[in-house]
Amino acid sequence: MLCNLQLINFPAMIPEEKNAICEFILKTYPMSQEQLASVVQYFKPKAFHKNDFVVEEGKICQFYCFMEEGFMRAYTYDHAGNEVTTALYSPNQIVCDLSSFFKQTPSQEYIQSLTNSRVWYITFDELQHAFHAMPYFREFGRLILVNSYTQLKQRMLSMLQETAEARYAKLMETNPVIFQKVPLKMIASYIGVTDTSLSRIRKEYAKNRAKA
Amino acid sequence: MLCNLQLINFPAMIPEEKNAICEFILKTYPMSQEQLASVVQYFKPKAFHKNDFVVEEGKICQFYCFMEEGFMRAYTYDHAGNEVTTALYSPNQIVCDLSSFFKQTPSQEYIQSLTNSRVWYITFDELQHAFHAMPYFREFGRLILVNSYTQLKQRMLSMLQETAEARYAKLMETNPVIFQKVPLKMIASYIGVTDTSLSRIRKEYAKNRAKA
DNA sequence: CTGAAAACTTGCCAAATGGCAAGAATAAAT
DNA sequence: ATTTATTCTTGCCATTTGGCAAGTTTTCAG
Repeated sequence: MLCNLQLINFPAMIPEEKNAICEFILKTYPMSQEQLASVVQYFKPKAFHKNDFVVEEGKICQFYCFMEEGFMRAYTYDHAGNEVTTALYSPNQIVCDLSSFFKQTPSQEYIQSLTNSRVWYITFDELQHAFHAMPYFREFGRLILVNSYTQLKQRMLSMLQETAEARYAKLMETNPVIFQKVPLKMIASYIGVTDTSLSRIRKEYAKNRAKA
Repeated sequence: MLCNLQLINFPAMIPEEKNAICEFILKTYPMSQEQLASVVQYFKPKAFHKNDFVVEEGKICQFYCFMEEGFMRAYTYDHAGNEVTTALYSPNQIVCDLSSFFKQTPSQEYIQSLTNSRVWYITFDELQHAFHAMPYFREFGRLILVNSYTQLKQRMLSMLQETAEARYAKLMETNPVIFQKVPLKMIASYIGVTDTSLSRIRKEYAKNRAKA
């Protein structure tokens, strides 16, 4: 759909395969077809295999990715050496360690692909260049940061005031696909409970749903 | 100190009273005296009285503040109508509801001054203008966002993997001044426990410190 | 200085969550 | 298809945190 007029409107020509990222950009920050084309041209395709890392602890995050297909998670280790899931990614999201990427400093965590996945990425130098040249790209970039911050704050609030079961229920209703792709253990630490507890919570939740 | 050469170096003239904000900017993103001067000129002084609001729920955050003196907190209400402290601010920090400010949308929370306080602020339109004109100001602004995000992530991690006592201890060591200015109840919800529990935790903590 | 309000502590008990270990179910590898 | 590893569930009990209410201390306005 996005590409109907491409052949007669050269400056805005966008390959069909970039439809998903285009939609995402427009949804985040509306702009003209010409602007969109100039932004989206920077993004290059890349595939990750299951278990590949987008970034590893101690290394600088090299990719600012829009994930079109696949599932990923970010994690780190606690004092006791247990993995703690810090983020879960499903399709049509930005996948990136924003701290590491924007400050070009070593990452504190791993981002790993849980399935084979396809992304569109841009490097730091390219992004800097593009931001400098295109105010609307800057605005888009800032909104991604602000939205990430807002979402994290929501999650924080959820940790502060909701019970583990409520957090589970919310994730279940918001993003049920996650549960088909991500092992319980990883979801548990993301929600902030042990896998044992989550197993019980899930049981309770199922029971309550059955009643209603 | 910063102002030694001002009289013979007009473009970089910065009033002495802006020393604190200048230091903060330079620490966040190093730049030349000329650049610093052009950035800092945008910030205007403002005072808040004890209990004044920087922003209220449902209103758009109008100020991007650097707080030079005072203490503030951000809070919202949970389902049961209890206040939940979402942030605590001490001097030499940016105080702003970043979501509301940058998206120019209604705030979800209150930011209230707990003491009389003095800030340097800039409005959204001014900030947009300044960001547009000055790449180094943009970089500074982006770093503020990234750093806020990073700090929130750290706090999130702390919620996920540390006990309430550990979170108390960390705050105690990191920012002890807070405890002289902010009632226990507010700190409790910030840490993610009830005031009753925090009272006990503090007792335990004191006992343990005494031993060591 | 005094009285009211707010903040803080503490005892008692309930609820939520964790830790460990064993067993069941599922997925992955050969 | 069989084996092996991983994931998930569950029972038992310990630990952490919460809720309520009473009592104490501190703060603050008049």
